[in-house]
Amino acid sequence: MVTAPAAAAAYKENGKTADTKARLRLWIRLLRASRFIEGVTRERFKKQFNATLPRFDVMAALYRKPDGMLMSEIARFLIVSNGNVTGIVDRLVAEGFVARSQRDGDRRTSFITLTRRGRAAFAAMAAAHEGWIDELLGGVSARDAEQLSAKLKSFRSEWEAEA
Amino acid sequence: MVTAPAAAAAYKENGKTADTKARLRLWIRLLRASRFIEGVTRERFKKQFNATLPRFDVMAALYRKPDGMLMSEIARFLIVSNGNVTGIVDRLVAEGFVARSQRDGDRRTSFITLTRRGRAAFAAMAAAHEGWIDELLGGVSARDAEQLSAKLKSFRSEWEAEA
DNA sequence: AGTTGAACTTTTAAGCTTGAAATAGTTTCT
DNA sequence: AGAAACTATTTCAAGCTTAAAAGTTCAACT
Repeated sequence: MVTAPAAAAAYKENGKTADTKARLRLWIRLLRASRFIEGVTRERFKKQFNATLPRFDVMAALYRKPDGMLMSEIARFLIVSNGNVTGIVDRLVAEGFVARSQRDGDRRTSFITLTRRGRAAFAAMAAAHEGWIDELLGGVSARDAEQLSAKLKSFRSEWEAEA
Repeated sequence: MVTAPAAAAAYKENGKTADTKARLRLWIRLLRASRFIEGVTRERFKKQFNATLPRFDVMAALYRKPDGMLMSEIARFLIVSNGNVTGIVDRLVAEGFVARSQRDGDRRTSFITLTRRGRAAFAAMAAAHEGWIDELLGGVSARDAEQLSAKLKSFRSEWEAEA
């Protein structure tokens, strides 16, 4: 009888280890897939639009919000630091794709909006981007894609809630 | 009858669009999940080991190959550029975790190996890292993890073959 | 031996990224 | 009103990242 707890512990220990390994493997594959796709899209953005992924991401965030976004809203949405967004927006402003303006009578904040030119540039890039992803993920059926999406979403929302 | 091809085209067109959207959504979720996990692990590596993700990645690559690796082998394995690896290895050498040495009488190449100290440091980091991933992906069952891994793997190998 | 081309690595310039410190503006409390 | 606390953004230093150019070494051919 003395061995029972030990056996149970060993079983649990093994179970935990096996699960842990499966999750670790999943993480490694997830990361490699992301890096691969990011690499391909970065290269194509550069070659075809002389653009970068981060700039595209910021424009995508702004495209959804015609009224504009705060710097900090962009940062939170993209899961990046505030300081990071400053530099990217600086360059987008220099290219004439976005504009900074004040609102709400609060002089701390700056409202960022896509310019007309920015909106047009984004539309072209987004169409190309969608095609690249469709091509890269072509081997994934729509059904699988939806299942995977759902799992990833639930994983994230669990964490969002706690964090 | 004239409408048949048009209807088919429209159907196909719609089908393609729906699939495309599903894949795009998958990609966005994939990216967000990766970024989130990367963010958490980067922060913990910094705080608990004063280390970075890229340095950990290089050490992980070397850990599997006690005989050492070429700079270009490391770069290929990690899906990063050669020049990138140069800087990371420089810093790892400065910290005493890896060593450069010549081999094969080929003075162009440099064999990188983990030092005894590097091996010990990596073992500690890897154990912690495994725990973090297990914690972060705790909501994913082992069964789901294996299914997802398998899908991601097959997606990658399709592309590897072509590229 | 000399040249040519390929292989391996490093350097460089530009940009992305973070966390922390600095700035500036707003709100709350006394 | 004045001080303290909080909010929003920018600046800074360090490090990561890429593509392209430059440097070094080797192999093969003449």
